Amino acid sequence: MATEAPTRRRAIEDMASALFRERGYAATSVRDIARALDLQGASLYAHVTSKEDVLWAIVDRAASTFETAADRAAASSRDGDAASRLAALVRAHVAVIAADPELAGVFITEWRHLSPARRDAVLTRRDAYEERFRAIIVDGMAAGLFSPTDPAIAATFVLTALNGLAGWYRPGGRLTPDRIADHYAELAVRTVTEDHR
Amino acid sequence: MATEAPTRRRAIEDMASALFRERGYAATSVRDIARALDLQGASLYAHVTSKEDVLWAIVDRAASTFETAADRAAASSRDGDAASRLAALVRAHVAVIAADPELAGVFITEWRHLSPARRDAVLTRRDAYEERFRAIIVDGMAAGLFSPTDPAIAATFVLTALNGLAGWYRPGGRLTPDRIADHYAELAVRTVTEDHR
DNA sequence: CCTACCGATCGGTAGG
DNA sequence: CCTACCGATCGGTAGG
Repeated sequence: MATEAPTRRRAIEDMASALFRERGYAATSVRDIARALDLQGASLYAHVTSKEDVLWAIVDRAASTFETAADRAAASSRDGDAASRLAALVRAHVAVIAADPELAGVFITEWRHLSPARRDAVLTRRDAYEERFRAIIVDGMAAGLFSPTDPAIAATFVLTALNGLAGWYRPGGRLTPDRIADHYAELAVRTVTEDHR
Repeated sequence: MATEAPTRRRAIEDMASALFRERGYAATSVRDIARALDLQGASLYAHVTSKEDVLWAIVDRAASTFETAADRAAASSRDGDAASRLAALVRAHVAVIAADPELAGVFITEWRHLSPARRDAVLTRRDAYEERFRAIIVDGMAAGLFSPTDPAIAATFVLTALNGLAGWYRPGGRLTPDRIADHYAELAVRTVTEDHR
């Protein structure tokens, strides 16, 4: 029972995630969030210091979730070849989106509404994250496993395709998260491997 | 000289495209658009009937541009195999984005701010557009040229990767539109072709 | 295309 | 967590 504050705060973030993803940050008012939680608009400010603060909390947590999942995928696939390491990274990314599409979706599309300093911080983290993809692609090319490609272009191509999942994934859809991960991992690996027919 | 009205209207749409893409539709005010054109906020209404009307004009024109480009690509690659038809479609899509990233970017990300009726109309057209990709993939699979894949998943994967270009393309960047089209066409075709090593 | 103006809503604060 | 309230800004209209 001593943990009412963090729970309340989290409920606000979760509701905000859902609304930000559905309508966008700028089109969602503080009163929209409050109303969805049966609160008065001004009452939200007992728990948060500003609207942007809520967005930042969501984006920061989402970024950490992606990073942690990628760390685990990298550790558990460390001894595999580049193809299996790329597949593990893709699977981790898909799993994070499927586990909380609202959180991931806001991170992917709404970070531009942050203040310049925070936006820069997010861009730096996003670039470091994309670098994981580039590094595996470079490794795979060096090992002769992947065909020669512009690694930056290939990494961006794959990562934007993965992020697109946050735009269309709905729980209970035709495919389970695991099946989607199967498909996406295969498509991503093929993207960097030559057609040898 | 008799063509002042359409030119003026178009200048408003172009400025709105740039601002909507940079900050998003909801975060851009009618006065922002007017100010960028050295007009008073209310003066815009001599040329447009509402803010949403401007968004609709942009989205509708962008959709038509993509459709026309895809029609031409389909016509000129009609006699090729599925791989060359997919490559032609990808090249057309990339060219439309590179020719006007603001227009394409607003179409891709801001259509959800349209009224429900217009949003539905856009969704229908987007689905028909994506169906072009699915149809080629199905054809290629039937011909044994493409490896067995879920066509809907593969089409979405490729199309979201292509649309991601609108998020990062900047004129005068490291690669010309043509080189980007080369890379994207190859990556897209690989995505649906098996690795036979 | 401008001035003047409208009601509504915005994010946020004061004070309990 | 509420009531009451703040100045600023929103999309849009009237009337020239």
